[in-house]
Amino acid sequence: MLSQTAEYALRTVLFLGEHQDRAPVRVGELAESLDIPQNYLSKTLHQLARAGVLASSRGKLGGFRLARPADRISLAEVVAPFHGPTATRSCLLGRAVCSDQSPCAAHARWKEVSERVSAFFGETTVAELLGSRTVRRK
Amino acid sequence: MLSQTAEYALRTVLFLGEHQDRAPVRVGELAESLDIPQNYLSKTLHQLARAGVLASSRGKLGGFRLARPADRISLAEVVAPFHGPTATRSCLLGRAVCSDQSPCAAHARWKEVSERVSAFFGETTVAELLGSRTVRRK
DNA sequence: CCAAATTATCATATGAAGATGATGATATCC
DNA sequence: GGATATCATCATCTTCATATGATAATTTGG
Repeated sequence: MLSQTAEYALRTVLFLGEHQDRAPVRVGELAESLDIPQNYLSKTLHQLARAGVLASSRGKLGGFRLARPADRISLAEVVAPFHGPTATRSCLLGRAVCSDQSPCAAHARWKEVSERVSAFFGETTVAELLGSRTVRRK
Repeated sequence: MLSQTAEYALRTVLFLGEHQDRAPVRVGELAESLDIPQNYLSKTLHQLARAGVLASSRGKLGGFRLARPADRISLAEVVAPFHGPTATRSCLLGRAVCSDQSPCAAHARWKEVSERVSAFFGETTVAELLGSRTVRRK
């Protein structure tokens, strides 16, 4: 469902959300904690920073942190830079034009499901996913 | 959402469903009608035949046809041979174990959406997709 | 200003999906 | 039984996501 890179991005953002109070977290620590290749993660996080999801700082106390509070970052924002054309191709049969006016054979039935998926990514925030874990420490 | 190959498979099966009454359809005709590389489609259809979705015959009047009536072929069956591990990885964050007992941060919310998608492929039949087109010729 | 630690970036490797071209195997028709 | 048309299969090629390794740029602390 998600590309490997998008999954890395999501896991990293959730980790950073859990440590929002701390100083910036180094890529090395993220890579080790989350078991992700360090240099690859470095590039991925750079993309997230350019997308405005993360903020990066260099030098001795440098690292990455969320650019905004976790309740203002949607999963769609985190995943978007690593989907490319996937988000665009909404037609299950790959037709260039597929709309209510000019539907493919699967359009009506697929649209309902497809919109559910989009709504999940678009409306769920990072904070909401952390919530279920935060509740645990009562 | 679907791999290119799975999309080819689905489009071909729908085409064959529209021509169920005819003699077997040649790969060449399928490839041209659906604008799919012929040799590649050939391999893909061979896989569908081994999976029991299509029946193939060789020689002068050979070609491919549905192995069963269209209302007894689910979309999941058509797509399954070309997903490999995709179907297995139900955890959004890629965890090996992710269940109600041992959930990842996204489990509860994602499960609902994920099951919708599975239900769509598992319960929708080829005949149902053809139906909306068949209705048109009243 | 220098050294150390960190992100940023470049160059390249690897593996799998997608695609192409050629050849082998089999069924039909005359 | 031979010619022909078709599926089946083999051998590559290309492209892209993923990954690795090395180097440049920047910030902090002494």
